[in-house]
Amino acid sequence: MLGKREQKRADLKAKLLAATILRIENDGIASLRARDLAKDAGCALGAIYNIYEDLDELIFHAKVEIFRRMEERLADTMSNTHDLSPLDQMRKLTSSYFQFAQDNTKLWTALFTGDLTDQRDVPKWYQDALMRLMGHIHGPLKKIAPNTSDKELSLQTRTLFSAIHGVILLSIQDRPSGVTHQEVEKATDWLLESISKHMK
Amino acid sequence: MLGKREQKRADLKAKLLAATILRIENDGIASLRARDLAKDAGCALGAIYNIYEDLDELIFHAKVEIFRRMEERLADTMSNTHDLSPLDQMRKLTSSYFQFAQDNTKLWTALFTGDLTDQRDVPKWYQDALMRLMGHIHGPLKKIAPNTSDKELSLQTRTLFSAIHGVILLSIQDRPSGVTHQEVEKATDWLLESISKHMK
DNA sequence: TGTACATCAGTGAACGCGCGTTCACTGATGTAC
DNA sequence: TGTACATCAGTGAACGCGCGTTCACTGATGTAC
Repeated sequence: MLGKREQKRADLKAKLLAATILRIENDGIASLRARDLAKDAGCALGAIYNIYEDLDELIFHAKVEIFRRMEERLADTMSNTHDLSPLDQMRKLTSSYFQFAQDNTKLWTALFTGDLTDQRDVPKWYQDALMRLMGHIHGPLKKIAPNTSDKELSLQTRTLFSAIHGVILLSIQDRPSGVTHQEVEKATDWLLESISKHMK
Repeated sequence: MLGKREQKRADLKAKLLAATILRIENDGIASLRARDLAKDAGCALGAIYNIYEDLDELIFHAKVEIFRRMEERLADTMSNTHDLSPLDQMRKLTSSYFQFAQDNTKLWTALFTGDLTDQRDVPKWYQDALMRLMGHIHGPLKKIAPNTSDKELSLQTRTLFSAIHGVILLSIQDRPSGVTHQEVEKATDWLLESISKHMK
């Protein structure tokens, strides 16, 4: 069992992280303020700096947690889909990705804000999580065209992800050059069908 | 002819705009500082506010100019391409779009930074420019599938733009989930071919 | 268990800096005659 | 053309605010005996 010190420290750490994510979802990552977080977490301003090196480190941990939540949701969606066609699997993944973005607009946006190079340690977990995400696309593509080389397939996987991400991004940002929220499913379906037909 | 006052005013206005664009390309739009711009343009800090309402207005005009340059380049690329196949036309547009993004990374990035709603007047020129840009895609698609309804075609145009934009965006941002600069052409070709084949 | 001391998290006022914007003043340009 | 006055752009020090971070102090928790 943890001592009271470590317990309280862990509690506050969790409270700060939760407060950060809540603030990001409500106001966007650009509006984060140390004073707000301290107030939300019920601690003094200085307490933040006992637990985290600086605000950037806290924000970094928040991004990790957001990414983890998204990945969890996608993995959940894709479990027990072995009986679906490759096309339907990709449809499901796309739909889940869009749902997450729509349900958590500002969290999702925060994931893609700022350089990756501004992060601390080019973390292993990120590479792993990304691999799992890409695997959800790679698998179905491989089933559609089993003879494609690994290199080719890797390129196609990233291309398809980028394309669908682009459709969802411009839609979420309400750009006139993008598609409306209502159109996203039709748009991504059209892309997925085109590509799967082309690969056969 | 302009009086000396108006002449100098116009000169300074142009100098400030040029300085802004130069700074954006070198340091990124987030690093713009009023003091730097005044120094670059050879005027006092306060002079900026004689000409522009505030920094946001100056930045807004810079964005307009950047968009104008991009559109000019795309229109230039697409002039005299009537003899090309629709697929080749779209290839050319994509290539030119990517080139612009690659040659002017931070200018291009600046175009997609910040809300559109933070802008002043939802400007008509923007709608017009966007229409022309979309027209470069809409035209070829219409040739490939002349019987598609306008509504459908509009959706496909925006979808295709979003997809290609996504590929280029993640590439420019060096995301591991995107494709490398070397792969962009292959990636977008693959998308364009899939889609044009699918539409026939 | 109790006591004395040590450690370390919590506190929040204060620091320091950056930066957009203002404003009283100066001097160049424009106008009237 | 020249003179007197009016106008307005140019100047840059100063203002004001926001905000991340620090630090001397307090008090709770841990440890030794």
